[in-house]
Amino acid sequence: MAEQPFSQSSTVTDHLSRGYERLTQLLALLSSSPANPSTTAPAIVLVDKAMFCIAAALSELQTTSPCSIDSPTAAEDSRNGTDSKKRCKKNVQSWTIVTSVPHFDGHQWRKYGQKRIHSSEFPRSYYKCTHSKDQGCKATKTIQQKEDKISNPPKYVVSYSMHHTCKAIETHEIPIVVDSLAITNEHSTSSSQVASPDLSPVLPKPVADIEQVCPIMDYREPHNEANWFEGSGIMSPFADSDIDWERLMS
DNA sequence: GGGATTTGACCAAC
DNA sequence: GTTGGTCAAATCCC
Repeated sequence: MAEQPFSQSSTVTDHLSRGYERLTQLLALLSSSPANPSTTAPAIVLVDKAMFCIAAALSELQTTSPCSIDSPTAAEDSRNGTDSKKRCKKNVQSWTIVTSVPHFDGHQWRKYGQKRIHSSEFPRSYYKCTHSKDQGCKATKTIQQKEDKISNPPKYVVSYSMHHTCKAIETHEIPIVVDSLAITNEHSTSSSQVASPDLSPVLPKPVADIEQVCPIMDYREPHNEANWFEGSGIMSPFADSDIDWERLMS
């Protein structure tokens, strides 16, 4: 894909979106790296902060033209008594990215709905932060596969609303790797209750939060070693996907 | 049994 | 009236 100059806001958004996606992938690499945690953890924090900044920028750009980007989830404003089912989110932080790894963004999500969208071949899945109940985190996201059949791996439009306010639960349990297989692996139906072909949830277990800005998942020491790169020294949650890592790195 | 997902119904925005 | 977002009961899986 040829890089283009920033000629218009949509292009800026596109670049930011791709930057965000690549940061998620970098986060995956950092998180899965067996390198010294004392250096990896601060790097993860920095990446997460960078993602936060890009998300804020995307939010700023995209809120200038509300509903222009396939308006996603409704904000959860029920606490203050306002409408909780606004189709077009006004005054709500939201941003949209296009990615091939829609599930891996370092947070835990719980699926709460799925709908077929008019004039769209693929259903849209709705996710809330896992901590929406226990910590009142208002972050939500929707995932919908793009109708771009030539894309390999398939691309997904991921729309986020609200930043996370939750903190990862402190635990000493060994975290697990994100199962990104479902994203690109032929719409596997082997996992539990996969009705939607491609949007099966991916829920890493929480680990100790590294910083307060945003909780960060730690994916070191996966429970499924078969998914990890062998010989490269890098454990990747995308190992079974069709992601062209060399191209991504270019 | 508990937690996560599915799915139809309900409701608000358009 | 149509469409999209959320809820909640039913269901499934570990």
